Amino acid sequence: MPRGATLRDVADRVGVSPRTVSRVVNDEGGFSEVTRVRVLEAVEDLGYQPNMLARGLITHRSGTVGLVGVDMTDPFFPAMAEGIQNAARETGRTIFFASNDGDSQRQAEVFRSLWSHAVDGVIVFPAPGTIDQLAGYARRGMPLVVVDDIVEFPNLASVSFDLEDGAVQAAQHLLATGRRRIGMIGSEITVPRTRRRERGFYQAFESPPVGAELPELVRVQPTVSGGAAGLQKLLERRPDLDGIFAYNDLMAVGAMRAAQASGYRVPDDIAIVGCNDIEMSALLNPGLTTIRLDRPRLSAEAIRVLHELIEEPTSNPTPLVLPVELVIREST
Amino acid sequence: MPRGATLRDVADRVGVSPRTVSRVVNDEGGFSEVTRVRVLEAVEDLGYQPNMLARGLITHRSGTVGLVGVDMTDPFFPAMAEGIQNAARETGRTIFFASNDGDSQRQAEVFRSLWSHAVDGVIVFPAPGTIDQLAGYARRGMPLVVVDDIVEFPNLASVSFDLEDGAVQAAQHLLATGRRRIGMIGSEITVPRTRRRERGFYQAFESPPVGAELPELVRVQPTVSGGAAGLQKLLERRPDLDGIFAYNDLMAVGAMRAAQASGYRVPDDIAIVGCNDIEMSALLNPGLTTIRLDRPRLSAEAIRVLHELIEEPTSNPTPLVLPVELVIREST
DNA sequence: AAGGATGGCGTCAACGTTGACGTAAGTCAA
DNA sequence: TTGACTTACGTCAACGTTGACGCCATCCTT
Repeated sequence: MPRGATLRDVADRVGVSPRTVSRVVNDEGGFSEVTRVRVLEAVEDLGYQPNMLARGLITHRSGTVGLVGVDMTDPFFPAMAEGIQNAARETGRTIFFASNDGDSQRQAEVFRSLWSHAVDGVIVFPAPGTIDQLAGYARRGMPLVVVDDIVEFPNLASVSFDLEDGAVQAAQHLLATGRRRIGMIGSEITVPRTRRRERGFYQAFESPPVGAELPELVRVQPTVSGGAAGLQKLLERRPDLDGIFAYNDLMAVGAMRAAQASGYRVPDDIAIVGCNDIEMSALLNPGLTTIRLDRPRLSAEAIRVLHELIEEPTSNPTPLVLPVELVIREST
Repeated sequence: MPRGATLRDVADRVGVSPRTVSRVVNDEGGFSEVTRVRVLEAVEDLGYQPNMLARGLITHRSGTVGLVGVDMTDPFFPAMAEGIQNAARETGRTIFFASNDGDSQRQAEVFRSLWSHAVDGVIVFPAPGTIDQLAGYARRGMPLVVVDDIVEFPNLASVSFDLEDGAVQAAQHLLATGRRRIGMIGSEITVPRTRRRERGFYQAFESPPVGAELPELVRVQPTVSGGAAGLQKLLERRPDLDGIFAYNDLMAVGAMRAAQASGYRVPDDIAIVGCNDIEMSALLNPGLTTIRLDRPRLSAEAIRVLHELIEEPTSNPTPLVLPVELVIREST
C-alpha cells in the first residue's frame, strides 16, 4: 500500500514541527488555539491518519486485541465475536481474529503471530487442554482473558457461564414436567466444561422425585451427527427414555431429528433440552427448550476485564461466572 | 505488553551484528552455515519473534489483511470468514476483523482504522451503496476485493456468486415440480444483488409451462420475521400460491413457519425454496430446498485475488462469478 | 601476479512516531 | 527588578527493523 500523509507533511504545510502536530493530534496540550485549528485543518486537507505501526513501536501499544476462537463456524461463536468487536471498537481498538481449530499446536502458532503483531491483549476460547500454555503467555506479561471456561491461574483472567447450574436447571425442568427416565448426551471432549455440565446434571438427581430413575449418560462428538448417534445409543440401552439433556444445541438438534426418524414424537414421547440457545434453536420445529447464555453480556465482560488487565497488568481478577437461564419452547 | 527479545539481543549473544541476524531470520543469504546455526540457536533460546510493527514500518508490509463484514451474526458469514482466515494464515498473514453494520459511515471508520494499521489489503462485504466509497480506497492504492457483489470498477476486484442463475434454477425447479402460482419474497435492501435475483426469477417465466401464472413479488427485510411478513403479504394477495422463492434462507425459514402457522402444509400445499444453504437449512423440518453457494471456494478465490493485487498492484482483475447449485430437500 | 568476482559480514540511515528535555517569550509575585 | 513559573513551541534520540552500501578476505581467471 502507498503511504499516506505523515506528521511531517502536516507540519510542513502548517509551518510547525512534527512534534507539535503530534501534540495536537493526540490532544496532549501545549499548543495554542490558533495552532490547533490550523493543524486540524491541514490534517483534514491531507487526510492524515496516524501510523499505528510507528506509534505502537514506541508506545508499546498497538491498539489491537487478539480474538482467538476454536472455530468460527461454531454457531455459538459469531454473536460473541460481534459483541467483542463492537466493544473493542468503542475503545478504539481493532480485532485480530484467528482460529485455533481446537488444536494446541495451532493455538501456539496463533499466539506467536499475535505476539509478533504486538497485540495489547487477547481474548481466547481455549483449545482443549491448553490452559497451561495460556498461563505461560500470561506469565510473560500478555494480558489474557479466557472465555467460556473457568480457570484459576494467577495473571489469567476468565469469564464464563454457570453451566453447572444450567445442567441443574435443565434436569430439574425435565423432572418437573413429569419425565422420569432421562438421558444426557454429553461431549467426549475432555475439558472442564464437560465435567461441570455432567456434574450439574447428576446433582439434580440427588433428591429425585418419586418414580425418577437413575439417569443415563453417553459421550459423543459435540456435533449434530454426534447428537443423533448419542440418541441412538441411549435408546438402545433404554428404549423407554422420555427426556434428554444435550451438551449443546447442535447435539440436541441431532437428537431431535434422530428421535423423529425413529418414530418418537417430540415432545410427546420424548422431551429434549439443549444448551446455548443458538439462533437456530428458536426456528426449529418444534422450537428447542434450552439454556440461554447471555452472550452479549459475556462479550462485554470479557472486553472490560481485558482492558482492566491492559491498564493494570498487576491486577489479578477473580474468575467471573455469569448466570444462565432456562428458555422453555416446544420441545419439552 | 512487555517486549520480547530483539535482533540486537540475539546478535549480542551470538557475537554478530543485528543485520546478520536479520539476514538469517529472513533467510536472505549472505551468511555462513556456522553462523546460521548459531543464530537460530540463539533465536530459539531467547524466544525471539520478529516485531511486525518495526518490520512493517520499513517494508510497508504489515502481514495483515482486513476482513470487513456486514455483521458477523449473519449466518452466511462465519463459514466465509473461517475460510478466509485459514487461507490467509497459509500465506503468513493475520486477519483484522471488523463489521460495517451495513452502514457507510461505519464502514468509512473501519477503513480509516485499517489504513492506520497499514493492512496489506482488504476483503469486504460491502455495506449497501458504498461501491463508490470502496472504489475511492482502491484508487488510492489499497488492494481491495469486494465479495458477494459484482462490481466493475478499475482497481477494484470482485468475487461473487451467480445468483441470477440461482434464481433461475429456483424458479425452474418450482415450475418443473408442477407449481404454477409462484411468489418471490425479495429483499427491500436496494443493492445490485437484490435486483439480480429478481431478474433471474422473472427470466424463468419468459417461456413458462402451460398453466403457469404470472409470479408475485414482495420486498421485505431480509430476516426471519421479514420472511414471515412477506409470506403473509403474498397470501393476502393470492391465498392459492403453491410455490415460494425467498431471497435468502432466513427469509425462507420465516416463510415456512408462517405458512405452517397459517395451516398450510410444506411442501404439500406450498413449496419453498431458499437461497444460500446456510448450515441451519439442512436441519429444519422439513429440510429446506435451497441454492447452495460454495463458500469455501469463494473464500479461497477472494484471498487468491487479493494476493495477486498485493503482489501486482497494477493488475486489473476481471470480476469473478462463481456457479451455484440447487440442493433439493424436503420443502419442495 | 594482477585484476576481478564473490562470500560474509558490518555500518549507517531511514521508516513515522513519541518521550525527554531544552528554550525563548511572557506572566507574576515580592 | 529579579527570580520563579508557565506557555508554546522545537530538538534530539529512540522504538526494532531493513535497504543501501562498504569493506575485507578469499578465490578464480588469465
